[in-house]
Amino acid sequence: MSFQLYNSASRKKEVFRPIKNGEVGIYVCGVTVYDLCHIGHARSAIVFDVLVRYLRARGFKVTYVRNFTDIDDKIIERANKTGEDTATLAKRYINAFYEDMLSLGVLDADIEPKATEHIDDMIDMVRSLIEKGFAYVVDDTVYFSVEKFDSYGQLSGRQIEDMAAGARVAVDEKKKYPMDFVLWKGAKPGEPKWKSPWGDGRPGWHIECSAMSCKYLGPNFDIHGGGRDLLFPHHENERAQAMAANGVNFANYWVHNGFLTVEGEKMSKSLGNFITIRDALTSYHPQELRLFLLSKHYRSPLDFSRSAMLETRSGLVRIYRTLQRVEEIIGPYKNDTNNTFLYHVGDNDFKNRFIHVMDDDLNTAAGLGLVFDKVRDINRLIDSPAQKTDITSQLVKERKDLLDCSKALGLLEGEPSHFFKKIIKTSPEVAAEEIEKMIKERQKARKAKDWASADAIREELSRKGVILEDGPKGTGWRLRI
RNA sequence: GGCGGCAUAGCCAAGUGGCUAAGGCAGCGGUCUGCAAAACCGUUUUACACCGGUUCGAAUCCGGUUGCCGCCUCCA
Repeated sequence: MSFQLYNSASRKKEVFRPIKNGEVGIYVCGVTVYDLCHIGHARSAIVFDVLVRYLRARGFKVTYVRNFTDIDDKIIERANKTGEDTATLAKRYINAFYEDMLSLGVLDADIEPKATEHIDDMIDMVRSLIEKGFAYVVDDTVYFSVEKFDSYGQLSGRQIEDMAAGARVAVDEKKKYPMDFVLWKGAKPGEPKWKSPWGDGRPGWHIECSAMSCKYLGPNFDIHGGGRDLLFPHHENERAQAMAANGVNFANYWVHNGFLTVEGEKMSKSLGNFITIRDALTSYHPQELRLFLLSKHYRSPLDFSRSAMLETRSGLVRIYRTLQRVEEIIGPYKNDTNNTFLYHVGDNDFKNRFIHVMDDDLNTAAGLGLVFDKVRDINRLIDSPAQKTDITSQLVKERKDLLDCSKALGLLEGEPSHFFKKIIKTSPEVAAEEIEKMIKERQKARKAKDWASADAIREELSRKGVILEDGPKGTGWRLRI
């Protein structure tokens, strides 16, 4: 099977055919940098991170562009509150964004353009739209005329008449038609501004993505992504502008991720359930967050909750325990995988099954099902009565299969010991030497079959968060999770 | 009002016409263990919202009903 993607434009799954064979250009709407990113941003970032990782692993040469909106009304508003200028505020939150993405293991995009660095490109596009009759100037503001663009509404599947009828917002009286939107906005006194043929001002929100995507990927490119909410009006408007200006189709595939709710409710500041990425990471490991966010199909709504995160933790702990068992037998994993590890997989049954589900519109939930299957297989193998020497080479292969596929999901890249170290909340109240001493004492008692004393020692350690595990090679210990 | 989505076991979640409907979590029973832990095996009364239709055959397609949600305004 070849790679299939759900295209919001056609409302169907389609076989993915890139414009240039083997190459993919993808543009994803990034964040408006006026505040810290929340876990909804994390979902979007991780979904497209996995899309890019997967396409690369499948052998595509991917050019990934993700922008920063570093000038808009919200930024101006916030800067007025904090007393900073907009550029300083934006810079601060761009840095915070990078920190968050780094901790989540989200790879940088190849090109990360900022709106304020592409004002000239936007002005060019607006000028061209005016020349072609798709836009009109009223005072110092430029509007896009949706009635002039025939296929307006096609992307989001709406009729302009329906929308106009149901409009809930007071219409700007300068507009010729209620659905028209701003391409260039005149600056009020004290607002940040750039020079333009229509007076000092700033670009409208939608024009930046049209201008920057076309600049870096060409007027017609492969994939355009973003959150479900951006479909209308943002993407509809982006498409209209770009196609009107360039006269060719814009993005061929539109990919939108579903929304994240928190304990069943939409995240909003008024409800007070707005969870930033850094909030979440104080309670959960980044890998837990990633596993959770990938456990449901990317287009479906997903509910973030304490109980769901704890379930995720249990599953992830099992996976890492298994990796730790493997490591004890065959040593640490050395990643020597090439970049296109899901391209030529031959008769590797596991990878083929993984590709089969992931090729179907990036079915990460099904992919994770396979990961858990593999974990069970590996545990079975270790528990099997076969000699250790017999299973070594098999374990090497099984672990590589597991970690290769996980790599496409951005999971399990760290060492198990690091994971456990980070996830353990209950710090031991006793020093490691003390624990070792008590284990030796308990061993003596066990030899003498003094079970009462042995159990008492185990109980005492358990109260301090130390779990003992008796095995054939002696007694090991770990902290309770 | 307009447009769209979703409904699968105790919970989470794949599956879109046909073998025993993935996987995870939780519970229970068992193997192992002195007892545990971990792991493995088994199991959790009729799990596909309801009604009707198409079909030899539907969780899957079509129509309707109910419920939940999103977008239509800044929003990942």
